[in-house]
This record gives sequence, C-alpha cells and structure tokens, in this order.
Amino acid sequence: MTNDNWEGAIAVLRLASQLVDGIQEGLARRGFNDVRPAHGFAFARISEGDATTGDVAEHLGITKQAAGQLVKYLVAHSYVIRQLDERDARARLLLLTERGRACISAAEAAAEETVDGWKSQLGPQAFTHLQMALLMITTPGRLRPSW
Amino acid sequence: MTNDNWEGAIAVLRLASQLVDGIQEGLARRGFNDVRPAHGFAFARISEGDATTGDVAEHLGITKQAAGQLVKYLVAHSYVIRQLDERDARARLLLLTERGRACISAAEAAAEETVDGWKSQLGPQAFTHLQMALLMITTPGRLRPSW
DNA sequence: CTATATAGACAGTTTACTTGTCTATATAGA
DNA sequence: TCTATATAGACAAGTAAACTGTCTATATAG
Repeated sequence: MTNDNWEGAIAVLRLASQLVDGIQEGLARRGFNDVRPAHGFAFARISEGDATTGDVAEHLGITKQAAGQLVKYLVAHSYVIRQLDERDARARLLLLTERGRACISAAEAAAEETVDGWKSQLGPQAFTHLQMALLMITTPGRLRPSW
Repeated sequence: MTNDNWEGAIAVLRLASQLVDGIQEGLARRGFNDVRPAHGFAFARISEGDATTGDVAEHLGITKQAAGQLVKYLVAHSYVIRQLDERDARARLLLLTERGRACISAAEAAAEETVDGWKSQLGPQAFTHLQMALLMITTPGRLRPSW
C-alpha cells in the first residue's frame, strides 16, 4: 500500500508536468512563444481585475521586486498595460491587453487539448470521476457529491 | 464543459504543488532540510543502480554540466558517493549512501502523509478510483481494469 | 502635522541553469 | 595496429529569475 501511494504520488507529478508541457507547446503552436508557465498565474490574477504588482507578487508567492520584473516583461511584450489608480497615486493598476486576453484563451484551448487526451484514455465515466475527485481535494468548501 | 476542463487542469497543478510542498515540508521535519525537489528525481535514478552523471542528466532533462553540479552537491552533503567504473575509466558510478537511502525513505513517508490527506477527503472508494485513473493516464502499457 | 506603513523602482547578489571548450578514455574503421 | 570519431565529465563564463537591501513618493493613523 505504501508503495502504491508512492506510485500514485509520482503519477500526479507526471500528470502536472504533462499539462504544463502541453500548455507550453500549445501556446507556442498558436504563436505565443514568449510566455512562461509563471506568466499564466500572473494572467490569472490580473484577469480578476484590480490587480497591482504587489497583488501579483502575493498570488505567485514571490517578492514584489520579482513580480515587478515579471510585470515589466509582460508590459514590454504587450500582454499587459499599467494604468494610474485614481484612488491611490502610488499604485499602478494592471490591465490585460487584447493580446493578453488572446493568450489566456490560447492557454485554455491548449489545456483542453491535453485534458481531452486524458479523457480519451480513461473513457467518459472514469474521466468524470477523476475530475470530481480533483475538484474535491483542491476545493476545501465543497463536500462529497451524492453518488 | 470547456471551463470545467480548465478548472480540472488547474486542480492537477494545485495537487502537484500540494504534493511537492508536502514532501519538502515532511523532509525538513525529518531533518533533511538541504534537499530540493530536483534532488528527488536524481535519487530515483541513482537508486536504480549503474547511474553515471550523464544518466542523471538525461533522467532530469538537463545538461551534463548541470547534472555534474547537482551530483557534486549531493556528494558534498553525503547523500551520494562516486566510485570508479571498472569497465570504463572515464565514468564514475554513483551510489547512494546510508543517508541517501534514509532520505528516500523520508520522502516516501512524507508523500504518504500528503496522499493520506487526500484519501481521507475522498473516502476509500473514490480514492482508489483516483489512484487507478492517475496510473492509467501516466502508464502507457496498462489497459482499463475490469470494473 | 507628524509618524508610520505601503507601492514599487533601482542596485547588487545568489542560484540554478545554459553554451562553449578542454582532457582523458573508448570504440569503430582503414 | 593506427587513426578518426564519440563519450564521460570537468572547467569557465554567461544568463535569467529569483533574492535582500535601500530609496522615493504617497497614504493613513494618532
């Protein structure tokens, strides 16, 4: 049983690696070859709205300075623009450009391709179970479904 | 459906992140606070036996030079020893020390703790399904079980 | 109105990689 | 056997993304 758990643990890492590589490859195939995985998490926070560089730092678990460099890169590559915050003259609000939104869509499409691969390997029923199990583990608020 | 897949994809990343952090934290709690996640993959290859620095490089997907630095670190921290290869005077075979083997055991125990957390959240049946789904996706040779 | 906290930029350092080059050894072909 | 090419791995220098430390400008609380 111990060893089975270890195998399962390794499998989670392999799966995540497959996904990251799949998204990266799918993004490149769609013309976005200047974004790294970390940028995806920054996009996720920025797309929520009302994001400052500090917010991005907190969301990624890195320092403000590192987030500053990251945001600078995204601005330089036209994924994000900075905008003065009317309520706080120190802050610069971050907004996605059209290109930024297109990149998110591309990432979602690329992820879907990879996940579809899993679905066809598992069959629809087992895939649904997998999906629910993943959501149950990682979503603290939700309880076990009725089945 | 698209959005569900995206959520599921994110969940896989969160799960992997939970696992890596759990192993890291569990290792530190057991006194191994000088190993990084990448070292685990090196340990995995070295424990298979007959490993050279080049083998480690290939297994980790990094250059020989980078693997050389990594192995040097593991030797300096008494996890690994180098040994002359009788069959090839260029090569140095890598062997785990007692401490190296203890570190692997500690990592397995730490992984088990994390995975047990998932098990108790899911219940035994759903957990077994999750485990089988993960193994089916990441193990190309195996086909669907009988259930 | 003064003291302290926050947003984020600038400078320098660390670390985990990279490419390029080098020596020693192995192996395949004339 | 000799020579050409490939491989194991060390050394040196460069790069990218993080880090700590410090600074200015602005906000906010007493």
